[in-house]
Amino acid sequence: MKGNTVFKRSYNRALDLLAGREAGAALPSESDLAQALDVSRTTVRAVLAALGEAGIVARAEEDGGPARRRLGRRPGPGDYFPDTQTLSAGAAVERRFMEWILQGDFRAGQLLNAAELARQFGTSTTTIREHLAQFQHFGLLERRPNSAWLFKGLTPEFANEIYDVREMFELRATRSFVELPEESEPWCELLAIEAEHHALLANIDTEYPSFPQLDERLHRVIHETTDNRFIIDFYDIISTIFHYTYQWNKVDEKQRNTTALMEHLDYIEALRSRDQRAIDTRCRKHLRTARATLLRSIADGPFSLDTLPPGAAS
Amino acid sequence: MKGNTVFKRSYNRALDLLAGREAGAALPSESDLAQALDVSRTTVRAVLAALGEAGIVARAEEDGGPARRRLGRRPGPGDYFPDTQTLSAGAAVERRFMEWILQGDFRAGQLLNAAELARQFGTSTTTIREHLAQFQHFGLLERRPNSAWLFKGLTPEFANEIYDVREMFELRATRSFVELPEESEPWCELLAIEAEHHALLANIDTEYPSFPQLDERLHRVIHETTDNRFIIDFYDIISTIFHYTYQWNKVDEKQRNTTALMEHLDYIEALRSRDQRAIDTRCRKHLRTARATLLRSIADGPFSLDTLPPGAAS
DNA sequence: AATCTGTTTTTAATGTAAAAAAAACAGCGC
DNA sequence: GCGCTGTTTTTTTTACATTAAAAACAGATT
Repeated sequence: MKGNTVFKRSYNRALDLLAGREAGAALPSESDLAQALDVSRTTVRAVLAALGEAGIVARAEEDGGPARRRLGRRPGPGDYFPDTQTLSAGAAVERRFMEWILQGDFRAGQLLNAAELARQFGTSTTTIREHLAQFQHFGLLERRPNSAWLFKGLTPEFANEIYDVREMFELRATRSFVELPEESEPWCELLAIEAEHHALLANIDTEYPSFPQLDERLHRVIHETTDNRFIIDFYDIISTIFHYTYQWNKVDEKQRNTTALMEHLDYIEALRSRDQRAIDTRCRKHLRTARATLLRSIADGPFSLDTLPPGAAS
Repeated sequence: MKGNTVFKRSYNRALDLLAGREAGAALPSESDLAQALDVSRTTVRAVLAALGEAGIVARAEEDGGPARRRLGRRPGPGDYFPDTQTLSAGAAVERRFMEWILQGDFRAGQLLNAAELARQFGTSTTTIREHLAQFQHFGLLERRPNSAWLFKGLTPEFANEIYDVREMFELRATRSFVELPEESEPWCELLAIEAEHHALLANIDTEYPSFPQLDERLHRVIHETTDNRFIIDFYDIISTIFHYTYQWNKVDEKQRNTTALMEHLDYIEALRSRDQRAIDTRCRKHLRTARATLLRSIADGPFSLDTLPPGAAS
């Protein structure tokens, strides 16, 4: 009735924590583990019990005192739960739904029904309903009361609408960003991000796949200085959309990432100059490129799981 | 297991439709009624059956032919279901939740739990969960996974954040609005709205309570010209927030509405001049007033259901 | 007193079931 | 063939049940 994904995820993370220790070493207290794994002590106890079953932790029965736990054997790769089982039912629905969209399994204007999706995704209608509501927020679905859901499509209109708002919000965010003092936390983060840009460019041939994570950090640190929940929420939407499109659209990836890195450096330079005019120019230029990339992805879609050979783009 | 609010609402609306007819008149076909009431024929049939029970429609048993329905007696006020029963469980939760917020039953930072709310609101946790998610979208709630909901409060910060975004969006919307030709649908609507402003001002002493509906029409027609789902969605949030605050904050209502009407007329004049500079000035001025009104309401809160006597404001 | 573990109580996540509403199907009269 | 009503099938809405996880409680040891 309720999945135990929290348990499985915690179990795997506990194995990671224990991997570095010698056999026979005493374990941290339940409370400390709970804090380290970011779950309740109840879950920690379930994990420890399972680790006991697996022979990974043993209990030293000291007379009188509380039974301290010790590491029985080093955990191996076979001890882990498969990753597929560590996603909550809800998160799994989100992921699979996004995959279906990107692979073109739904057409724009198509009506989706919850019962059918529940069957296809192997969950209950309750879970489906709860999480389809999220995509309504994304502007990808529209709910028809007492009827089906309308898939509005990952269309060029969608890309343009999301980018029109993004541009307004990001330009506004630069205003609050440049007002912060040099020593403030976001500025330190900006400098760190800039350094990582140089490091990534130096090894672009092998490291280019780590660009998205850097992109996320840069734009997020800027957006978060607004302290405006609506702007930050909206960036969460953008972030999710990108997370998935980045994963599916592999065409020209290295070239695209290199261009974006250079534009980022120009943008960062403008921010450091605190010259509003320059900031607007560089920000707009970068967002224009990013918008074109998304539009291109959509036009080329449906996306493919296979990485196409270089030069295969239309 | 499922409320029959659609049935009750349709029943009441059917009574309205029938009220104007003579006893003995033939009824429209089931399909026509379904279309008129905007529900399925299944519901229409249930309504007709209930109307039959109540003696409001009678079936003329014509030999051979299909049994035509006729109006048995004119419906009276006692035939209606009470309005409280015509809201879907979900809509009822939204309404009650908003009432609780406005009356100060929740404090900012308070943790809410679904089970408790379900008990208080008299519904199931399923319904509560589904609809609390909406308020997350509003920025009023934050969901803690595997834990409670955090009420973030109808605070001055909330008002300022929502108005900062509103200002960006509405100014942007005026850009698309002024690009439309004079004969376009939104412009016709604008002229109609302007005329209604004058009409309302002429009878302000008695008509001022109908201002909110006019306010909604004006701002919505402007926002909708953007054709941007994110901007329009955001206006839906604003609209809901206002719908409830208008209902609860009755202090100085006539004066506030009069001021807003005058500002609207200035704003409309600027739009008609299509002078972007003037539009920005008037729009900003009006939104500044509206923001101050909301801030004042929040500062004075919790709101009261009683209309305070004139001059009782702090 | 603080910290640890064992136990009990609550609450959230999620599947299941039942009723209401929608949609599809079928026959009839014109 | 078209529109109408009667019937059957699907699907949505909503309550409820069950399990995982969190939180509160309680002794025991240092």
